[in-house]
Amino acid sequence: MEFKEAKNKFVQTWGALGSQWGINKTMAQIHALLMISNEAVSMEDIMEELQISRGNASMNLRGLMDWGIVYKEFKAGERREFFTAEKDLDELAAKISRERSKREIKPALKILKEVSTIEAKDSAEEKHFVDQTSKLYDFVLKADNMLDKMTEFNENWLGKLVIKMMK
Amino acid sequence: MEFKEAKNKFVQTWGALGSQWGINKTMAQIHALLMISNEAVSMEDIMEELQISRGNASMNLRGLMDWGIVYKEFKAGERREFFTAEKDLDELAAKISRERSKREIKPALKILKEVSTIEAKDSAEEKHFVDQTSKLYDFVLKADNMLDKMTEFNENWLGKLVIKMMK
DNA sequence: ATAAACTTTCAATTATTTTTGAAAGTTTAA
DNA sequence: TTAAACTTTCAAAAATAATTGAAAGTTTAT
Repeated sequence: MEFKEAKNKFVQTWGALGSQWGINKTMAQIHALLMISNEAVSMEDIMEELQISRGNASMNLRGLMDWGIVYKEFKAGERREFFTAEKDLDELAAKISRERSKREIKPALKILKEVSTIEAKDSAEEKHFVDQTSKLYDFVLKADNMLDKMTEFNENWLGKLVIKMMK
Repeated sequence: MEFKEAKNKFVQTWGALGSQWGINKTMAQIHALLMISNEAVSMEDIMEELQISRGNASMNLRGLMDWGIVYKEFKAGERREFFTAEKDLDELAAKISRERSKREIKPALKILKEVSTIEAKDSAEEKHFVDQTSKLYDFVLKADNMLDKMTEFNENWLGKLVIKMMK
């Protein structure tokens, strides 16, 4: 396989993976492109490489910057903007998990708490509902905390040790 | 908040959460409904409760069964089929993570391996590509293994201990 | 073997999401 | 201040995904 083919394959794959995980395809493709690029890339080049419109590129770059995983970069003597991706993978994972927690998990937890604390009358149905949603609340909270701590986990010796043990 | 409202809110919330995580909305709603139901539910009732068509119900139930998180149940003297959800949350999480690994992560890993092992000529660009995709391969592999082991993790004393320490 | 009771399939329709592209906005240089 | 070089916005169009419903398929009872 030659470089160009490999590059394309990678961008496509990362794009598909992204869309399965709640990030849209183009956004993930732009990210892929930036990840494997050894220098900052202009919007023009992104449009060209992925064959997408200016508006599309602009919106998705903005999206990636909102996620905190792509940065603008300015080059001396150049008017236009260049973009780079976060390339440290631990940092990338940490940012993604923080953001998803904030956007998706925290709001869901709030509602789980609400619905799990209704006054359960005496019907078995209602009791089961409260029981199950309470368990779910605890579980999601636990999972969210785990993700939260995963970062530190990757950076300290205990984490490293436990990871080794888990392999 | 009364029961009916809470129930509805839960189903909607779980549905939205599902669609953010790659499972379609109706599928997640059916799952939600079954989760909080203290007895097996017929297709008829699911259609009625969620206001969806027979075909939709049928296809999404099949999907949930493919994921291994919903089961058919037969009642003595009843011709029609009833459905129940996996209610043990650790088991549910384990099944979901196994299935996602199989469907999404493993295929992506395969491609990452392919593209990261091309013959990198001497250009800095190609070197960077190989370097970055190799790192990505290692990272995704590690993450996948962690998910894989998370289950056992939840079931043994060391896991329980570490989880406590992480809180 | 037939019919009733039920489920599955899938082409057509509908809903949702993404993309485009041109107009409006912004920044910089002169 | 003006104009060139660039980016952002957003309504309309296109692409994609989900849903419907009726016909085909199954299973069970008689």
